[in-house]
Order: sequence, then C-alpha cells, then structure tokens
Amino acid sequence: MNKNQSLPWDHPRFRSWIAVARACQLMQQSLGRSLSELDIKTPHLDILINLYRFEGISQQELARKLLVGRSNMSMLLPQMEKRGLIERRGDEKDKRVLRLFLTPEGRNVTEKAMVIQTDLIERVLSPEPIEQCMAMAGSMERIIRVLQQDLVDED
Amino acid sequence: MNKNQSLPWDHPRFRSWIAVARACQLMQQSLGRSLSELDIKTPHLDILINLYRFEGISQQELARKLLVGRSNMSMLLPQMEKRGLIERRGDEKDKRVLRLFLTPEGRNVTEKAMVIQTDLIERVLSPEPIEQCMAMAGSMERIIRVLQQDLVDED
DNA sequence: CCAATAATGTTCAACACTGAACAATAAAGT
DNA sequence: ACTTTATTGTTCAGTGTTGAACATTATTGG
Repeated sequence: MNKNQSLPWDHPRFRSWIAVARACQLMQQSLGRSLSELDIKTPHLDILINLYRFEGISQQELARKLLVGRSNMSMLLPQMEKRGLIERRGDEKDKRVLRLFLTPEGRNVTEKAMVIQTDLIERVLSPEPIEQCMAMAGSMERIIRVLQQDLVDED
Repeated sequence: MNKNQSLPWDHPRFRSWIAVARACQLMQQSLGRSLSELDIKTPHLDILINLYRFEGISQQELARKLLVGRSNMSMLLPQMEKRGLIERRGDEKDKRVLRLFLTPEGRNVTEKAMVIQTDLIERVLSPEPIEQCMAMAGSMERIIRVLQQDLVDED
C-alpha cells in the first residue's frame, strides 16, 4: 500500500476521526479527575445517570445501553450497592432479573456528578456554534446506527 | 438542581457529546473485532501507527502522544517485541531512553491494519459531507487544545 | 567536583473489562 | 406434561490501564 497510495493521515476523514477519538479520550480523563472528589469513576457515572433516567431497569438492559458486557455489571453493581449508591430488587414476575434503583444518597451523588459533567461539556463545547454541535450530533447518531446495525448483522 | 433547572439530556451540547462518546465506543469495538484477524488489539495499533510515522521515537514520547501512562508502554512494548513487531534499541547519547522501531513484520502488519481502520472510517463517515467532517475536525482540535491546556495548568 | 533535582523506564498492586462457562429461571416446541 | 432453547445474572481467568514507588542515568546549582 505504500508506494503511490496515500497514507491514512492524508485522508481527511481519517484525520477527522482521529481527532474525535483523541478528544473523547481527553474528555474521559478530565471527567475522571473531576469526579474523584465525589469518589466515583466514569463507569459509575454512566450507570448512575442511566438509573436516574430509567428507574427500575434491569442489569441486562443497562449493559446494553452502556455497550458493555453483562459481566461488567455483575462486577460493578454489587460494589455500588455496598457503597449505598444503588439498590437491587428482584423482579416478582421474572425471578431471573434484578431491577436497579438509586438510593437517596445515590440520587444526591448523581445530581452533583451531572453538574460536573455538564459544566465540563459546556466549557469545552461552548466555543462551538450550536448549529455545529447539532450537525455533529446528527453525524454521530448516523454513525451509531450504522455500527449497531453491524452488530445485529453479525449474529 | 432538580426542580426548575433543566436536566442534562435537555442540553443540546450535552446530548451532542454523549453521541460523540457512544460513537467512539462503538468504533473502538468494531475496530477491535476487525483487528482480531491480524491478532492485534487496538492499543497495539495505536502504537504501531505512531512508530510507522515517527520512527525512533522514545517510550516517553510515545506515551505522551497516546495520552497514556509510561507504565502502560512498559507493559505493552516488551510483549510486542517478543511477537516480533517492534524492536527497542538503547540510545547512545542518553542511556536512559529506548528508541522504538518497527520490524519488517511489524511494518507489514501495520499496513494491513491501517487499511482495515481506514476502510472502517471511510465506511461509516462517507455519508457525511466532507465539509461537515472538516468542521468536526476543527471543533475536536479546539477541544483537544483546551483539555491539554488544562493538563499543563494543573502542574 | 558533588549534591540536589529531573527524566526515563520498570515493577507492582489495584481495578476495569471481556468472553466463556455456568446455574437458575422462563418460554417455546413437542 | 416435558424436553429443548433462550434469557438473566454470576464467576473466573486473562488482559489493559493506572499511579506510586523505585533504579538508573542526566542535568543543574553550588
């Protein structure tokens, strides 16, 4: 591929995506540092926010929303339960599933953490015009749809 | 924050960024699956691509480019060396630093992997107009600059 | 020249994440 | 009813990642 074919970093879309990936990585790290004052990590925040929105969700559904494996939830949730952030109750209809709820403490932490996350996003994204942000969101949602379709096709 | 203040997912920039993060996550996973045929993982590809571009770079510089810790490189590079993908030679001027090079085999694998990555990016990003991609890249690079400035300020 | 400071790479314990194998339960097919 | 198949959650070994402590080598300041 080397001779007269252009190298990846000459492709504009390649360079664009690399920038996206690096920005994500830095955002993740920055968010992680800010969250340390609440004594939670970014994976915990993802969980908390989803429980805040979708109370009573199952572990399976949660894992699917977060794009992680079920085993991941089986590792993280019990320790969050011990910290008093969440509660797991068995479903009466289906004895396999555990339904997840925030405790008052968990709700409290989640609200503080969402302020931190929102402030960070606002700070780094506010220089970008809102139309640009919306266009970006549109692109990303299309990309997400394509990639999730891949997952379906692979089964 | 709950009463009359809007929730995060009502902020357009918040929603936009969530979409960016999810898209990145899915791309990473998809790339990882495609790379398995070359028997490498995404962290290895990041390393290989950087060695392809910047031959003779040190471990420290590589870690900084990849936004990871030095210890990470100390773990990954020896095993890549054992697989015959890279080579580490001590610098003569400064006996602390190890300079990194691709082996012919490593260069071969890198080129194949770059094709895979470029094809994936092209496939998911080609529906987006090129001007939109460029605008996105611009936004992302500004974000990167802000976040890296944070890191400098924290020292 | 010598001590203090900094930079590079390594090691280690801790933890996150995965995929595969597993147990318990539910749903479907017979 | 009963066997098979699917779903939910758990466990476990393997791996990636980090930050802190460390050894080695360079650099700086006296």
